[in-house]
Amino acid sequence: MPPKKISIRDIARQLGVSSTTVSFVLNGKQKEKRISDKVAKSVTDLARKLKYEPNHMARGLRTGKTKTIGLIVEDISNHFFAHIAKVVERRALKYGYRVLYCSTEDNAKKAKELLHMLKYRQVDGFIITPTASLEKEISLLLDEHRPVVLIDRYLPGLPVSYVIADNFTGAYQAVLHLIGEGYRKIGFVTTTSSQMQMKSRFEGYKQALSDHRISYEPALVLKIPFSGARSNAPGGIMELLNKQTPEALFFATNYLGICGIEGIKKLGMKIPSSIAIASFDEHDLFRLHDPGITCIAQPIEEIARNVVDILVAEMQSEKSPVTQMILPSQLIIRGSSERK
Amino acid sequence: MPPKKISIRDIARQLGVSSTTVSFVLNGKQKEKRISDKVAKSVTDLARKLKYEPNHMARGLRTGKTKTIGLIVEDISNHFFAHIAKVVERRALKYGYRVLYCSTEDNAKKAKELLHMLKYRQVDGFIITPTASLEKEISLLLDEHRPVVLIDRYLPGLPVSYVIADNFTGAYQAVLHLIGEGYRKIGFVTTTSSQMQMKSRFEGYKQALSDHRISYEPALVLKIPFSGARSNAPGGIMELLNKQTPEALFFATNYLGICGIEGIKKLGMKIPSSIAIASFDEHDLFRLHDPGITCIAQPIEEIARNVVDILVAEMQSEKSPVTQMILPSQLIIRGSSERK
DNA sequence: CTGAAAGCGCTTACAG
DNA sequence: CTGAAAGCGCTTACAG
Repeated sequence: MPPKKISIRDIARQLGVSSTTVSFVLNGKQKEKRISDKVAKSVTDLARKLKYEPNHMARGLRTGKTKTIGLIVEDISNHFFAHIAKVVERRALKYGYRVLYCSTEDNAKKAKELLHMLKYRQVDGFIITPTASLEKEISLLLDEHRPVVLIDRYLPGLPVSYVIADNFTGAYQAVLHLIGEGYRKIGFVTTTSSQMQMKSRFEGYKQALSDHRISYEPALVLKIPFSGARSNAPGGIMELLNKQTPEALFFATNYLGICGIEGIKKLGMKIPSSIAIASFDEHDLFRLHDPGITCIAQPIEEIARNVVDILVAEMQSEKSPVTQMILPSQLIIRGSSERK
Repeated sequence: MPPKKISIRDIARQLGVSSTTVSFVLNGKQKEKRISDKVAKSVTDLARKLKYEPNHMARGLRTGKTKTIGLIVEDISNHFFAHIAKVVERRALKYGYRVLYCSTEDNAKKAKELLHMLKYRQVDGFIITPTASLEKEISLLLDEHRPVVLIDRYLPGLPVSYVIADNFTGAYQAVLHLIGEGYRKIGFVTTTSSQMQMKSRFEGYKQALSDHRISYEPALVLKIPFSGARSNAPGGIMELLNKQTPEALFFATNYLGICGIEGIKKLGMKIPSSIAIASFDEHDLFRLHDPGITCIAQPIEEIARNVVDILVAEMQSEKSPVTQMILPSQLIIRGSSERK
């Protein structure tokens, strides 16, 4: 007995009016279509009484709209993206949109499949954390005039909206802070990916060094692939520490920072006395670790709110203006970077 | 120029056959409907060439199926639920289902709205982390023969499938371990909610005490509301520590454990020398904190895999057998509970 | 102020 | 072995 679904026709028949009229009233077009108050009231009353629910599929088929946003993140189980997702969901709901989430795991093939899936599902708009080599697919979306906003990183050269944190300045500030504490031999742990957010963080690191006449040492930079990072990174970091004996390390993402702490712990080294550290992103671990971990906190709420607002604006207007927004990150100084 | 969508009729016309035939072939019913190989091949070839994509809405309208699962968690930004979501998504995809996530924030009103929303969206099945007083709505789903599987907690008395961790035994083991280390004045920090998973953990705590002739002290139990926990819990825990001076604390969830560490830190107390602790759930912070935090790890992968398998089975069979599964948790002993 | 009718793109019982 | 036709539940241009 799957629900005795009430349709517009049921209401129309019971009231002796046409389904057109019912549809108009139920869609708030009473004024516009000049339906009499009396008829309108009888329709809304009966609809309420019968607990009428529009059929989403039928409406979608007819209008081509699904009132659904596709959100493609890198990894929903990562603190940063999980928070983004939560705020996006809440914000989208305000505009009457639902969110279909998925994770790329930083895998271009998976990203393409997800994009395809979301198109097939006919989402009205896309929020995408792009992987590498996704330019063609994104261009295609733009050609088709589908609303798209990128998040966390952008694809240089593509005329597409995005909302990101100021990765360059964030990294620059963190490294500047380490230099200010007196460290000079500063290592950088990042991913193998050449995505923009990573590039900018890398540039910020190098710029801070060069602004203080510290020569850039490629041997102090460790690049770790996303896939398998959780298991491989701690070992790689241990090796870096042993071979290069840096005084301080800056980690380009929260999970790299977490892996770094793990590696440092395994070596029995002390933070900050034997190695000072700082990381991109905020995390409970960074906040409550002893000592606290200095970090660059991204404005998660602000990013998520803006990304939804921009997307909704694009979905509502015909011509989509391109909005590119870079939000400031915040340096949070804690014990892990103190000069002892 | 939103995509020049190819429909079944386009293919049929170009080939001079009926859309019926095209539909049969594309749905793999060639044999069953005895379509000639020649026709079938021409259809599949042309469909590929034109990059035919079925219209999801039209199919859904016709069949009443959306190939979508609704997943209602408590809080997608919580480590436990974020991981569950990730595994559920991956597993569901194997069966050709997409997942629509949402968070209740442990708010019954929001949960009801979400349920309503998902029904309206016509998801084919539901995975639900129920809030309090959701019995009526869940019963209704069952009456309508909608596939439902609960997760993390169940609703006593309702004939509905669920997959949960063995909360009682998990808590029992943790407290037993604390007792084994020589602690006797053991506090318990839980939520105000009377949901089953919390009840079971509470029972496990009490049982372990009573099995060792330690009298249960209500003053050692602190109950914190979910909403605002992040800001209120640390203070409450500090008060408990100051007033009752327990030797050890057991936290009923990961976020309570995290708040506990924060409170302990603020008081300048040392773990485990001034207060020993253990917590339900695993977390990066627990793993890498110094000392490590003893915890009860739930079998997240297993829970998520089973919940999808059970739901898919229910969606595929007419009569839904009720499957209730309780999976063992694992005690991970770390420095935070050591007797010094 | 209101209605008859077409059509969105599928699936499927029925007929031959 | 294949097709004509109905219908899922809406929305909307058109007509009056």
